[in-house]
Amino acid sequence: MELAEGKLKFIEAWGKLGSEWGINRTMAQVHALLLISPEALTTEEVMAELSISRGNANMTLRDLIDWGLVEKQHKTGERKEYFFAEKDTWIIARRVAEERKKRELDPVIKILGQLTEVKGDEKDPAFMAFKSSVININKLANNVNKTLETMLKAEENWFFGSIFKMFKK
Amino acid sequence: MELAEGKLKFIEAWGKLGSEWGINRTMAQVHALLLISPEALTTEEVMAELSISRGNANMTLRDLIDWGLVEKQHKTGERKEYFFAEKDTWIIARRVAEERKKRELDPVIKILGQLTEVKGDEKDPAFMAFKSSVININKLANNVNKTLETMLKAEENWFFGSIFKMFKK
DNA sequence: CCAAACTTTCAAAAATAAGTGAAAGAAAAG
DNA sequence: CTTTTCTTTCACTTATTTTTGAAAGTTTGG
Repeated sequence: MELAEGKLKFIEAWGKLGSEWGINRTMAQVHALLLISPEALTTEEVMAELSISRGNANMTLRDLIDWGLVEKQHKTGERKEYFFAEKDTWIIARRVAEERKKRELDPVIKILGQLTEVKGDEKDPAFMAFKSSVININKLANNVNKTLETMLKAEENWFFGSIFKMFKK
Repeated sequence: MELAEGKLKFIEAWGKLGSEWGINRTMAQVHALLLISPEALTTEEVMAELSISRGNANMTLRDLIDWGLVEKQHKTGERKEYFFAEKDTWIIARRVAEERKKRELDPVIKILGQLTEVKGDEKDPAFMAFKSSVININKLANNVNKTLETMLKAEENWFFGSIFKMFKK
């Protein structure tokens, strides 16, 4: 396979994966493009490579910056802004985990906490089923939460290294 | 908070979480409804509770069965089919992880493997950047894959228990 | 200031995904 | 069989998400 074909496949695969995980396809594609680019690109270049509009490129790049996956760069003597992606996959994974935890897991945990407090008739099977489901999901969510918090602090080698060691015992 | 209100909040929260993770909102809501229901429900009941059409209810229930999250039940002497959700959250988490691994991670790992083989000019920065990104993502993906495989075999207590123990050292 | 170069916004359009409901299909009862 | 009861399908509608592009906004150099 040639580089040009490989690039296209990579961008396509990353875009598809993103959309299966609730991330807009174009955003994942722009990220992929910047990931495999040795140097920072301008908005114009991103637009041209992926055939997307100026507005779309601008918004998408801004979102990637919000996620902490892309940075603006300025070249001396130039007016244009350049965009550059973080290349360390462990940092990428952490940023994504961090952002999604904040946006999605934290709110759900808050609601589950409230739902734990729902009062009702202990003789009512509907109430008991509700209560036990909520308690169990709450436990799982808190376990996931703690694991994520640990991961966010960890070094890659230490994190995966320790997990693997643990399973070899 | 009352049970009725709690139910609605739970269904709503579960639906929202689902849609943020690429799962259709109605599917997550039907799952939520069955999760907090002490007994199996009919298609009619699901339709009524969530105000959805027969077609939608039918397709959604079938999808949930495909994901291994819901089972059909037959009551003796009755024609109707009843649907019942697995209640053990650890089993739910495992089923979801298993299914998504199969549908999403495995294909991506396959493509990454192919992209590792792309040949090009070692002097070309574009080629080198591509190659190193692909290699790094490939490594991360394989780490995630191995961790998932282990998790799929594990017991909940052992899995989270071991992770926590590990981090207390 | 002003004009050129560049960036951001957002209402409208396009694309995609999800939901409906009536009709067709299946299975059990009589 | 054939009627009844229940389930599945799918062409069409509706809702949601994404993209566009032109206009407004901003920054910088002269």
